[in-house]
Order: sequence, then C-alpha cells, then structure tokens
Amino acid sequence: MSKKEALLKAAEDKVRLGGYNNFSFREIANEVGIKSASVHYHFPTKADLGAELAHQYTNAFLGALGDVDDIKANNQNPIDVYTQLFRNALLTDNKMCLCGLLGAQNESLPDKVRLEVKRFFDLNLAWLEQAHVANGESEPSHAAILTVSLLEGAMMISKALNDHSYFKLATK
Amino acid sequence: MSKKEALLKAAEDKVRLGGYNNFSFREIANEVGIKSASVHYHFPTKADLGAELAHQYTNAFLGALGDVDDIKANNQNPIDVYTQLFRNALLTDNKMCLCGLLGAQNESLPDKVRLEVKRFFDLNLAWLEQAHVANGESEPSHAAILTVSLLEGAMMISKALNDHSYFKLATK
DNA sequence: TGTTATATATCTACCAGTAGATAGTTATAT
DNA sequence: ATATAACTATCTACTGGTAGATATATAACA
Repeated sequence: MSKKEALLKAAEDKVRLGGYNNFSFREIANEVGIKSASVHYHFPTKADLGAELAHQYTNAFLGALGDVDDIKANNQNPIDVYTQLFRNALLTDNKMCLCGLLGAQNESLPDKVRLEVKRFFDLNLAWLEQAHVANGESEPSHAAILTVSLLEGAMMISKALNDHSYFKLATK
Repeated sequence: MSKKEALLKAAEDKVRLGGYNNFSFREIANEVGIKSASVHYHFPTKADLGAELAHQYTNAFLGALGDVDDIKANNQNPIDVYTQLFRNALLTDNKMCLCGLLGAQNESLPDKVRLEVKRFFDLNLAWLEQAHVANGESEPSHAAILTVSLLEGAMMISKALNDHSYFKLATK
C-alpha cells in the first residue's frame, strides 16, 4: 500500500468514527510514518483529501454492490445484497457509513466534499431504484428512499447506543 | 434569555449543522457578546456544555411529544405526532436532529456527552414502544426501532442531498 | 443606617497545544 | 535532467483552559 493509500485509509477510519473534523494532517501523517507537511504533496488541501476519500469510498461501495441484473440472474434479491453490504460496514468495520456521517454534517463541509457526498447518495438511490424495479415494486423510487433511510438510520442508532443488535433488529 | 441560555442556543445551532467540533467557545461567546473565558463560568469544560446541551434537547423533545395516552385520548395517532416533530425539526429549523448527528459521531465524543445521547435514544425508543403498543402493534419494540431509524435516516439523506422532499417522501 | 461579606457574572491577559498551510531543501529513481 | 516523494523549518490562526482582577447586587450584621 502506497503512502497515499495509507493516508486515505487512516483518514477514513477517523472520519467514520467522528466526522470530517476528527482527523488532522498530523495524525494521519504520524500513522503512516511521514511528516504532516508531506501530506500536502499528495493532497494540496484538506478538502482535496476529503473529496478524494468520499469519491473512492463511493466507488468501492458501488463496486462491491455489483450489477443489479447480475444479482437477479443469480437468483438473489438485490435489496438483500445491499442490506448485507451495510451490515458488513457496521459489524465488520464497527464504523459508520462514511458518507452517512458526512451527509449529516453536510453544511459544515467544504464544497468539493459536499459534492462527493451527494454523488454517493445519488448513485445509491439510482442503484436501489433499479433494484426495486427488478423486484417488481410499484413505487421503486419511493422504495429506494425508504431502504437507504432505514439502513443509514439504523446504523446511526446502533452507533449512538453502541449496540449492533439494533441494526440487526431493524434489518431482519 | 440569559447569557447561559443564549450560549446553549448558539452551540445547538452549530452542532446541528456540523457536529460536536463545529462550535468553539470563542464563536458562541462572540455571538452572545461575552468573552470566551466567561463561557467557562457557565460550563467548566466543553464536555459539560455538550452534555447539558444534549440533556436539554432531550427534555425539550420529549416534552414536545407529550404523553402517549393523552394523544390517543385525543383520537390522534402518536406515531404521526412523532413524525411531525421530526418534520418540524428538519423543515422549520432546517437542521439535523442534534442527538442523531452526535450519535453518529459517538465514538469521538466525551463520555458525559455520549451518555446524554444514549439517554435521548433510550427515551425515544421507550416512547415509541409505548406508542406502538397503544396502536396495537404485534411487535412494538421492533416497530419502535424501525420508526426512529427511518426518520433519522431520512433526515440524514435530506441533509446530504440538501433537498427536504426526500424526507417528505420517506414519511408520507 | 451603615458596613461588611458573599455570590454572581463578567473581564483582561495569558498559556501550551494544535490546526492547515507554505517555502525552500534533499534524496531517490527513472 | 526530470519527476517523485519526502524533508526541515516556519507561519498565522485558533483551540480549550487557567489565573486573577473587577463590577455589581444581595444578604448579614452591629
């Protein structure tokens, strides 16, 4: 893993625990073994780092979801696949959804970060809408909003109460 | 409004926009017209301020909800009342739920703040469970978690996309 | 009544630590 | 030679927090 990748990973962990202000160049530099000034070589500003972080997170998330048609062709329910990905984010990483937390902080974020957070949810809603269409739902866009709201909310409450059983209960 | 109340109000606005780190003693002191050092007279530490803020927010929220039995006696659906309170928080204030945002940041918060956030959700779930019981739901505690998750999640997504119609759609 | 004591709420001045950012330098590898 | 990736050193601004002074109002006492 390159230093740049390591910096993004270190930042991701911290943001997913406490939001955009929960990491500093000094902290993540120390963690990967370089000086804070050197972080600016890879990311001119903190906003650049934040935006790239959200962008990569979105790409990784959508990539892990895969293609709705492929999932259906495999006789799986894409909504279950989606739910499972959220479950892993919470249970395996023991952390919030990066863009969920950033989304809640939206109005205090730099513009370019905000844009990437919007991209995450736009793409998620589009994927979910397609999934609900494939499932024969009568109101797929409505169902898409319900799905992502429930999952993000259940994640938040599980974090707030520090008890993952709330998420499990909300998604069973 | 006393200076102390004004400080809490100023802090609340900022926290609901960007989380716990989104306000400083200097900022809120300036807003109410005193010096930052004087804030420490009312709140020894920032954690004390945060905890008192969450405590008051919780009390105000539960107070605004009122009593489930009274609502039923008035031929209203308590879940509708609950939903309406969330809707007002988002549409009128144009801000996140304080404890929702803090809950998502949970692991980066001082202990005494975390405790107050937990209190918010414990009390909310208890209220909702009672409401679902009154509505004759077969699984009231399960329904309570679904209700609060959906509302907090819908709020988050509406903030992230900066479009309240998502909340309206998720709660209609 | 006049004096003293106490509590409240603010102030000035300061501290050590941290924030993101910049300029200019050095080492390495193509 | 050039590009990459780090470095040292430094800057300004801001962070929460502390010490000690000050003004004001009320309460207690002789």
